[in-house]
Amino acid sequence: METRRDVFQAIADPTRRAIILLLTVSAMTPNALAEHFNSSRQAVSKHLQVLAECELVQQEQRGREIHYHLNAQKMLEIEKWLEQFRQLLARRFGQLDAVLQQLKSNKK
Amino acid sequence: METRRDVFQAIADPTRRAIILLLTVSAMTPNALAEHFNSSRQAVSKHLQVLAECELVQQEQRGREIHYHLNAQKMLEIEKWLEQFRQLLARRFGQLDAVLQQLKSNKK
DNA sequence: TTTTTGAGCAATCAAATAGTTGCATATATA
DNA sequence: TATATATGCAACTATTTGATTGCTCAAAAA
Repeated sequence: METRRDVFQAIADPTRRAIILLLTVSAMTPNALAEHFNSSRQAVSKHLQVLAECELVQQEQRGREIHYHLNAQKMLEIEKWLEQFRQLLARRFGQLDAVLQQLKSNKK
Repeated sequence: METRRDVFQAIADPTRRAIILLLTVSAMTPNALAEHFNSSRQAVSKHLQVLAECELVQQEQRGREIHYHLNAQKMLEIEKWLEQFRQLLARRFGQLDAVLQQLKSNKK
């Protein structure tokens, strides 16, 4: 309905990052999660909704409880972006290396 | 002045992520950067301000131009968080491994 | 069956965000 | 010196966000 959700936007909020870490340890219900924060259950539920929209978490209904699981795979998207950055950085230093090499041989 | 800036909040915006990648290749002026986007120079300048506030970029005045450099070091903060997550994940699987080991030895 | 509990959904609100336009200023260039 | 250019800064606006409150519904417990 709203704007397309994005992993980077999802981890922008500190509460959501904390939720991610908690869910990394074990699946939890919204109520159980809310106990760890100052915010209300509804607020936590909204964060979970954001995390679910970008598929960082998955729901598993168990009776009246809903257990939220982390989808660790999705975290790879962040790694992928960092990797792209790292490669560009390496190439930049590679070019610098080439330039320094050039200077060195000219000196001779 | 405003809310304390955060690296995660800074990379939440796609335009800012693109700026980071461009600056990874080489330092650029706001005008040069703006040419790569649909948004105005002022919009880009605002993004640069956000990036500067959390020290992801640094300014270098050169006459009337200001060259923006990436502070690659700051990107490590993101890596650090991912690493924390990775460790928790490894521990979780570590526990799972222990449980599976347990089951195995009981079977014998 | 009646009551309690776990959750989602909708409406509302204040604060933050991304973007625009207009203006001021300092440095180049003609 | 007069003009053009590169930026930053301020005011304003529309949209998004995070959070609250009140409600409904289904499952579990008394």
